[in-house]
Amino acid sequence: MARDENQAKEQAERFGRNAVEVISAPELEARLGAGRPLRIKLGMDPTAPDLHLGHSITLKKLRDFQRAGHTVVFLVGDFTAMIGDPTGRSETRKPLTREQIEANARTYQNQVAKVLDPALTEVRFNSEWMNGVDTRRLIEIAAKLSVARMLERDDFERRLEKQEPLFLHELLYPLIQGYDSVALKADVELGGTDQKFNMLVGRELQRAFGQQPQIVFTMPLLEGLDGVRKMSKSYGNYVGLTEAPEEMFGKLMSIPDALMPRYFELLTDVGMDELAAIRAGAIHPMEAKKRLAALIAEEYHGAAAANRAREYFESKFQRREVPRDVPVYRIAETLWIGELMKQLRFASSTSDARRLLSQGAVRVDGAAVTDMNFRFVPGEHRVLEVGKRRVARIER
RNA sequence: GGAGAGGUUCCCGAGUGGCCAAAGGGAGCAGACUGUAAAUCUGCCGGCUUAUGCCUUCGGAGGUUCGAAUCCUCCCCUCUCCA
Repeated sequence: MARDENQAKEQAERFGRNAVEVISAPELEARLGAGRPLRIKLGMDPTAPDLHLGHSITLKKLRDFQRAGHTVVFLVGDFTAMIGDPTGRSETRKPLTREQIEANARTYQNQVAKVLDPALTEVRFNSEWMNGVDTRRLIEIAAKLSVARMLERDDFERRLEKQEPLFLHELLYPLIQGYDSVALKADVELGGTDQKFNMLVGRELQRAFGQQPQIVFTMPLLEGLDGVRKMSKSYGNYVGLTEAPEEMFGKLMSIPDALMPRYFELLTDVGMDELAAIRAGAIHPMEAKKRLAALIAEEYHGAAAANRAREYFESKFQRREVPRDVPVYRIAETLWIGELMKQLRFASSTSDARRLLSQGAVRVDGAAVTDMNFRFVPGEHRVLEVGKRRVARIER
């Protein structure tokens, strides 16, 4: 018995690594000690279809549980998506259509499969039970939580304080997320630190409905590529899980040095020694960063691809060569360069294209083009570059 | 139901009849520098190919005016206080 207890404690400690908080560790130990597979919940709204490295921290934690024989439940909040987690400045979100939700859910599953074993992952939608919740039932659920308690949530408090709008249905969001835990009989729920309140509501509701309250893992929110705001698609400071290795590598090379230790710690499995060396600056920052970029590219694309990405980077950006291996775009006829830039999405509008042109950001076959009227002749001209990142080979 | 405040370009936020495509900051983009780092400097930052030009924008719809983000009317929305 004593040995089992120690084992559970050891396990609990291992699971708790990288988590900001485990509420609570003793409960986790006790639950692990029971010896049955636990139900581990992760919920996501199917709103933004791209998962990124920030999500990977939580997904990897889930994978740890999965490998230890526990059941991972990936919950798609298709019902909750109608509300939209009030967290951000996200005003009234347009309700998604059924098709969009399904499409997003599918892409989620593909992306999640990069980390989790799909065969061992239970995918659920909360509309499953929420569609059946009538007003009477909703009132029963709502009766379990006081208004004062609800308003303790940072975000709500802040908005009240700042005299910003707060709508009644937004208060329902934590309630429903919490009820999901009841419906799923979750033993553990993982989420970012911004999810702490919602997950704690899950505990309270489970208790109120006679279940053992779930153990809550708050996971760190990863800073985005800018090193300031959290990684998020809407800030454009993210690396998507399905991005090409070259993209991943390049984006990671652009992070501020100060962010490196954090990325190493949360996104890779490098040992304490190496981490310490990086922190101490014993390795040249650029080399350290290349290692970081390679490790991450390798995780999602394999060693060979990671190598290619590294070579690409060194060739393109360090030796400033025009790379061989770039996307090819075909045009049939001579085209005004602004139009070409628009077609390639290198410029968002004609005005944007003109701006880039006038700022000397556009190069054809390595030579800057500032002529507004430049016409791109396929066959004669070959490579179009805009800024540092955008390159394409143009063929007829 | 009553009284007051407010809704401006991606965000914050100035602007109360023309000098406003709209100050300033942030974000973003580009150039210089560099290690595609940081910091710094410079330019851009609604749209329309070529523009001392045109079009669209300041919650919505009308109106006044030579001219409106700015004035008037009605409407919608948010916040505060009272009930």
